[in-house]
Amino acid sequence: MKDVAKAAGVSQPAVSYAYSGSSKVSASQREHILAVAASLGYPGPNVRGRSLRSGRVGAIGLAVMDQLSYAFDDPWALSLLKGIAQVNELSNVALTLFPLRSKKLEGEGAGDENLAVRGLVDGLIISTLPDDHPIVQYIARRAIPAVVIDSPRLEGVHYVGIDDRQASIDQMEHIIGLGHRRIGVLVERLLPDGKKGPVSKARFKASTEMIVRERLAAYVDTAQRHGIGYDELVIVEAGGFTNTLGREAAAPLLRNAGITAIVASSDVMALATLTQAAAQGVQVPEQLSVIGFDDIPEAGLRDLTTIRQSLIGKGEWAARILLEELEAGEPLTPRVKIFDTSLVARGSTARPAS
Amino acid sequence: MKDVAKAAGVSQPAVSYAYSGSSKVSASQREHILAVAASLGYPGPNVRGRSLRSGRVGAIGLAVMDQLSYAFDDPWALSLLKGIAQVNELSNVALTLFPLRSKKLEGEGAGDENLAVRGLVDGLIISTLPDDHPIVQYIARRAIPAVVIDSPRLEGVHYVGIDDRQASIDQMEHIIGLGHRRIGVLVERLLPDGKKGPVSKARFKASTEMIVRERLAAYVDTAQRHGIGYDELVIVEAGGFTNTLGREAAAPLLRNAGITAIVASSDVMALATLTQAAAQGVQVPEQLSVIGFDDIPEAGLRDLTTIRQSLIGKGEWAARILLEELEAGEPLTPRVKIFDTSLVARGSTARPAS
DNA sequence: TTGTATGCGTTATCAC
DNA sequence: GTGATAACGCATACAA
Repeated sequence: MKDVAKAAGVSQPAVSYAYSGSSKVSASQREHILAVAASLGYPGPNVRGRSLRSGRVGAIGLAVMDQLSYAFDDPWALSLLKGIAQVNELSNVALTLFPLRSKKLEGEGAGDENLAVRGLVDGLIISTLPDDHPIVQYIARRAIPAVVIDSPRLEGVHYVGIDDRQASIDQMEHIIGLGHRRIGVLVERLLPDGKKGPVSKARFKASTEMIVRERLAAYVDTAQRHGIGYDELVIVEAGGFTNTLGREAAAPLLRNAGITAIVASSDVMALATLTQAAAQGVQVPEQLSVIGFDDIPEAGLRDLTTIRQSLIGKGEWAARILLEELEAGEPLTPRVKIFDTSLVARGSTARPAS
Repeated sequence: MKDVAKAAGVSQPAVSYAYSGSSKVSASQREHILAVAASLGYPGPNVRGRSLRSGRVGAIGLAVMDQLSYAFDDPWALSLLKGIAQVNELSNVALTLFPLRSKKLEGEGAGDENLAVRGLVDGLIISTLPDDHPIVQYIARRAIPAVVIDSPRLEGVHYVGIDDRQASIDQMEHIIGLGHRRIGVLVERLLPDGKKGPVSKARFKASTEMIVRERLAAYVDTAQRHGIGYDELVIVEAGGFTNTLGREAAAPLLRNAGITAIVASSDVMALATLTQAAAQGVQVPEQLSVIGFDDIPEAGLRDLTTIRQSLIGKGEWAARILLEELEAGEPLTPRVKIFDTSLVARGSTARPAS
């Protein structure tokens, strides 16, 4: 910038003013300066220098759980991303993705979750945050503009979500209402420790994944209310969010001849169950009803009964609020948005056989 | 950092050394300093300050053509992204996405394409770059580590691609080999001006989109070699990369009763043609053969004959090279990688009826 | 091993 | 409308 100033015969701050469009420089001067800059091949104010002084980098961050590639594999995360991108592209900020590990790595005090907090981005969108994640403290302390999606409520942070409890009750009521009594429950994961298989009451209580825990709690309570005890439900944890883990977890449920319906805490799990059912020769819905959660695009194609929620809408809302706060330049009063959900009855659920 | 230093009873550089793991500070001191920092809630060195001094931000950029949301809508772009993310998550750098507008916005000398060049990221991956895009000069001048995918070759910049010319010849040979003579050609866009419809020879020559131009050139040459002139081909430009534009462009081709085959420059276009054919009651492959390009996941599901290329592989390679160069801290000698392609014959192509 | 001084490229506050 | 000057948070060369 100094070189540009020298070449244009003005002071260095004058060049800065020219770029920021300040009224402190005349229109003709501004044009002259910009022309000189262009001829010198100066690309414009350096983001690093600018951000150090101004406090803004020009990027918002999206914290992706565990692995970056999940965001592109999981239709759920992808829809969120689409929503965010739609809003984001209207503004002039970039979108920075980085992983947020659920387990803290030993000895890594300066780990990746801090990148965001340490100034990599101006604001932050986080979804499915575990209960006690350390990033929470940093956000609060640094007052980083942030919005959380489908996570525990955080004091003073914008929040987008749905009524997971009620939606899950709807799910279970639908299945019980059809007459099912022997019900399998397939959840993604209750703790980020990779464990899978049957879920003990203790593990259920110890769960740190708020969304899954809420849904499971609703399943259990609703079943209870209909006279089906915890031990009568067959609850299995997949240990993760992928199709493969879903199929593995579904397999034993499908071998359990007594079970006439499976309630899954996500469409990915439910669709994995459908795939596995086909592989094991179990007829849906004749022998087995399956219900999912989310209504991802593939659910419609495979005729899955599920709970619809607007994933794109959540992403949009989150990005909109975040950009609004950045635009304002000062903290907004925390907003809360709870999106509606609805049951979409399709062909994967029916009355039990006998 | 100064506060931490004061609280720990050391100098500010000592804290810096503690974080960088320099041997200039004793292990016990280091531990002490880090403990004090933690108790103070200091999250670690600020990225902005650090990057200004060290020249590294800890993020690589992906320039997305036109709109950010394209990257998540287009299966082609998504596969690329998956490949990049797979590699990226192994490293400790974030992935920053930003749009690269194909038309320069008037009066916006400090536009978004410069963000990357102005220090937002340490390195850059760009795909399907138009011929004369201004970012090229900036990259060259600033010597920003970059790798381009499916773009014009750039002097001194890493390159990943395929042999578009040969792959497109294979495509057209397959169709002509089946006996088709009246062939429709459906391309995405030749210039970023939003124009659509029949493609004049002049427009073909003026095309700035290297990939599409190469493919079209191969189609025309191959047809010529088999005695089919430019004017006998019915060439239509969709004006963009979306399914909707593809269907609109396919419609007139489908109404042209003489045409027995459509060669599309991407699977998105080819699949849009299949959808539109179904809508217009045209039977594939009985009345019409359709061939695509890319072999995106959906192509297999819809039995589309196409050219297979490893989209994920390209993304992986690009990210790997970029990270390697950043790791090295100095320019690598430019690498070039040309991935193989192969024809995948499925059910959407067959001999013409009569 | 530790502390001191300097500069990275900007922007904002002044006094002119 | 302009030109000095300080400060942003840090990393390194150098002196102690």
